[in-house]
Amino acid sequence: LGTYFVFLSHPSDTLPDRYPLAELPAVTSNFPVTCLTTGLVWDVSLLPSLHDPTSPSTLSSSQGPLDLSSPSSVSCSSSGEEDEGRTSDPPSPDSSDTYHPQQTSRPRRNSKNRAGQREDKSEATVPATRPAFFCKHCPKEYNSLGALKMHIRSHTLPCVCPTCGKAFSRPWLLRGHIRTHTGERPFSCPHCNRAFADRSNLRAHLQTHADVKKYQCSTCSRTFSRMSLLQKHSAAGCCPSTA
DNA sequence: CTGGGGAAGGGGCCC
DNA sequence: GGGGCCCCTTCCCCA
Repeated sequence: LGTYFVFLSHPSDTLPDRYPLAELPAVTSNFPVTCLTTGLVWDVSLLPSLHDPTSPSTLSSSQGPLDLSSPSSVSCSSSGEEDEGRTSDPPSPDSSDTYHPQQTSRPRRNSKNRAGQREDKSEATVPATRPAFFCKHCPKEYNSLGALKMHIRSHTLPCVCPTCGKAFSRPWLLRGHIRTHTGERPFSCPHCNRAFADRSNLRAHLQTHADVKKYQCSTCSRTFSRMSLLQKHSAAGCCPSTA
């Protein structure tokens, strides 16, 4: 009960070499769950976004305080809200508002452990290594100045689309956005004629071609291409004990 | 209601 | 330290 079985697809048998991006191995390693031979076991307690609307991942959604959808609000060069971030760089570290070296122990970097990404984002794991850098614009904390600077870019939004004026925190986000204007779709599905502007969207699309999709309901054994679909399914009542 | 696509955000790792 | 890229996740919308 309360457990999702996540089946691993076999990317190598469906994806040609010219689509290394479609390989998906990292996908499976990214889940903070126990890895089994044939799949991964989900527990709802490990899905903060399912039950905890206040989880960091939820808070950091696009529906933040900044109205990015409004072109009038994205003239980042004049974002009076973050004067210290008017350049392409975050505020200088000399700002006492953001620089709080409370502790000197260098936090672990989880070397090459992408699986830890979600954990780090959703849960403060080790109290002994509490983040020491605080964002002056929001309650977020980070364990390194670099991470904090990166985060602050989400407030300063230094990358502005020359076409529509929408602003983004990262250059590659802007590039992806520009594709929505140009129609460029560099990521093609090897199984059909579809092409995508975003690699992650192609990856999600590839699931639709999979015989056994990654996300399976532990109650009815239905599989879904997206965790969000499984969540919907669960919330709809198939798995009352988990909904 | 479900499945899927489009778009975007964010943190981590590598160079 | 910064940029680029990776990957996952989420939200919205539509068929």
